[in-house]
Amino acid sequence: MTDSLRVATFNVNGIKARLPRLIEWLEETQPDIACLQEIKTQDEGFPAADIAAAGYQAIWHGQKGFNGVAILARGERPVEVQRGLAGEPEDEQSRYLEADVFGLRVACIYLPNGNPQPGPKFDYKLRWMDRLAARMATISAEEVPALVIGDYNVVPTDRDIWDPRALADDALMQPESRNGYRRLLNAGWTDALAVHNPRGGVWTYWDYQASAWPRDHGFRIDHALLSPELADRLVAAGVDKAYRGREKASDHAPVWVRLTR
DNA sequence: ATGGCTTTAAAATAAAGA
Repeated sequence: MTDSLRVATFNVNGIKARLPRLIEWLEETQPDIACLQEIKTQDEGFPAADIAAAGYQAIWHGQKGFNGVAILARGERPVEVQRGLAGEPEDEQSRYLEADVFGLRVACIYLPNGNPQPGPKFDYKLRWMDRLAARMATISAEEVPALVIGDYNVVPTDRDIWDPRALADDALMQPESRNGYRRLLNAGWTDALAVHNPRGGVWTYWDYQASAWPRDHGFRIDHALLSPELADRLVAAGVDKAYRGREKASDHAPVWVRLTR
């Protein structure tokens, strides 16, 4: 038991293909809580035994082939609060999982990509952001120490990408996407990584294509948002960038925050 | 670049990603 908590998010891009990378990241960085996205497996395919062997208990919300989220905790089982977001009963995509663990409310999110835009996928993204905002307002009203952490699929500002022109037409950069993100900040949530890097220039994703990683052509789309009750406990935030350069890496690097207990 | 990789699903291509 240390005097601080490390909470991290990692879009693994397929938990089966990424299992060795995931396990070594857990063992090397020892987050107290780890939220995963794009596990890309049905519930029965989740490698719970391997994760338990690394010291973590988990809950997960899987789906065949794509999407899928999980919450892992070191030596403690997350207590599930909610899976999925209200407001669209026909939505069967596994993108939201919420739990109580280590005295925190933790929501693990995989916000829709939204490409191509305009189009139905972009419309779904914007509706999903509305539904997320509604849930976050409810959590805020509970006045609990909370964080909503994961892959938001939004580049918040032009300082959060190596070249804004490169993705100008992308769903991640559109004013509607950015407005949806800014609305969460305006409601009182704190972007932990931005607080510790006010000038930007910090990336969490590098495309597999076009030598994006060796050229450091990245952008920031994985975020940790802290409720007012938790923001004062923020000690540090960062990116485990080196993991992007390992063999068979995900195209995302993990993002972490350190909080006082 | 309506796709330069990569993963999944599933048996050859196709969808999805960002």
